[in-house]
Amino acid sequence: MRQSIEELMEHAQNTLLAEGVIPADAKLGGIKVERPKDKSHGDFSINTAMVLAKQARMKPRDLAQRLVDALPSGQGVVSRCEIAGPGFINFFVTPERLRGVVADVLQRGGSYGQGNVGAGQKVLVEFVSANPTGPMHVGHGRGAVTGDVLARILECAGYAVQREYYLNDAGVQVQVLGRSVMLRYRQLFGDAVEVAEGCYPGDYVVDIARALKEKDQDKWLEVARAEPDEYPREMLEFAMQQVLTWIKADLARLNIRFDHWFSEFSLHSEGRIEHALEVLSQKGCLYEGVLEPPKGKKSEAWASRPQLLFKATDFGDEVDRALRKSDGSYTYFAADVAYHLNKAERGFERLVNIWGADHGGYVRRVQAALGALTGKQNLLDVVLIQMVNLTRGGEPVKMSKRAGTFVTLEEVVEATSSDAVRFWFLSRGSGAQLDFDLDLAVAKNNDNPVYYVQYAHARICSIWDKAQHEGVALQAQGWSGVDLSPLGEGAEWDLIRKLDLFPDVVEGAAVHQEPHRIPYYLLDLAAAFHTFYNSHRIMDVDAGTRDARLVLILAVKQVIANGLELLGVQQPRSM
RNA sequence: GCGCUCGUAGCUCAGCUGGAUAGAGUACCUGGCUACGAACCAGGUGGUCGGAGGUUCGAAUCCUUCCGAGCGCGCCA
Repeated sequence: MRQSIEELMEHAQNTLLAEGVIPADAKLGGIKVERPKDKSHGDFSINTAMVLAKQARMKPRDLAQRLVDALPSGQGVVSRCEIAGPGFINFFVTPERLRGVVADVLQRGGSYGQGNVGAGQKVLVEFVSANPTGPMHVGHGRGAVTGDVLARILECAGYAVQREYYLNDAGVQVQVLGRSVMLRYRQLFGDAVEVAEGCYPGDYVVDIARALKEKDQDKWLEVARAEPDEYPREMLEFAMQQVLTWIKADLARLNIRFDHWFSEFSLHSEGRIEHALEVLSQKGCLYEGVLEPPKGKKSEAWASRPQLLFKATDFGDEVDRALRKSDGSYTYFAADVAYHLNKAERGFERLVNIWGADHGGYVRRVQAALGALTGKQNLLDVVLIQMVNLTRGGEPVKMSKRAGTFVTLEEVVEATSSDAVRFWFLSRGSGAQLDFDLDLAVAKNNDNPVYYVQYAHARICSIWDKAQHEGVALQAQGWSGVDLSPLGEGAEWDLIRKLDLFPDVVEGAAVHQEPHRIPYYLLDLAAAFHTFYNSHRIMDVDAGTRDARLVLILAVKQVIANGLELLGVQQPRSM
């Protein structure tokens, strides 16, 4: 429908271009078809006349008139158009075409909403990437759900998506985990040792130690008592695998899957970092140098050190970035450079990372590195997820890893449901902080809007069941034989227009990487349905109207189901 | 001090990337089931879109500058 309007306008525009009314070199940027909020402004409107008025040296409304005169006939889509306000051209779509939306939906079924802006482009979505050193907490959950849904949306919009988890299985936090496990391990053998400063205190560490003892008996006791700086890889891998088992269970509980798990350690062990630095070196982006101390920050401890640096400033970053520590080992950034180079080398044409907002200062340097390595700008988009503020009964819950008082994702999901948690995490834009109240979430009440949407779905199922029960001959598969012309009241048009909106919403959510648009749309659609339901009888009317309305709500059900599927939320037949 | 994300109804937030009279939920008030599911609906109260300038046909949206919040800021990951 939208496309038809665009084609009509393009035709009119070209006519005026040919006539010289619009100068040949006119800038056409900013022209767009949109759906007016106010119904009296038609189904679509376009701002061409306002954008081009100055360039054509005409009043906007006069130019609009010329455009309207040059419009080809509506071809069954447009019934009339009018000029309004400062120079909008408003289009009114024919009732026949509007009713056709219902058939479009039912014809395409589960694929209604799928589009092709992605054009098969290969996209890698990297998300969660929580350290394998402890259980997932609520904040990780938000990133997990956002990434998963964004991946689903991108798939729906025609991208070829892969989901990847970056496993931070190298670095000091892994040694800390090892040291923590070793302490607990010694306790199991009767050594009188306390949990040391800087170690992970959680009970899960004891579980790992027990499992280790079960498997290997006292094999590691000597190492544990020696307290080395670097623990044996075999033991570390075992500990991380235990944690990963829990992480994978958490993800499974939320119905989240990954295509690929990428190991940071492999970047070190397989020489990928050297490879990346080699590439940077060839491009002349490396040098040994000394960084300036940051201004304004307390810098008494500042000591200038020569380091291996990347010329990030040549690629839009503020300062150059260190790749090696003074002891010669690589920084985390160096590994990340290698990782992202590897992503590009695997043939991904677009990269999307879901990161916590505390990594916001890190975005530019990775983008700079990718720019230097590949010569491409804007290869990487980062969606920053703001913090989750946990409350219980309105009071903030302090989370401290040190005190061991964090609330795990498992606790929250078990106490509520995957559906409730998923929908809630998407009920805000990712740039806004999110309040999550444990008492409210556990209450399973209507404070979580997911029930509002699911209720609409269940209600429609219930109406259809009742219709079948009462002997209505119409079957769901028989929708195409139903005459839809009885549809024509305000609430029915509202519903149909919202159904038509769905593919645009999906596309917008994909292009702007804003998954929260889907739940907001579904709430809107569900509201339109509830309104319709309360103001119109479906069953106790003449058979023609009844069947037409049954088909209409069947289409509504389909779109709600498609939307909920995108969110990974169930579509209950009853509640 | 610098950077990033923000500031919209009492509270929590949308606002389709510059469009027409700024919208929901919640809270408060009123009304609607002998009824296809009331987990719902209808109506009402509630706004100098943080402040001030600027850009233009037109600004919550873009620019500048203040105010305020959160996060981050050389060998942590």
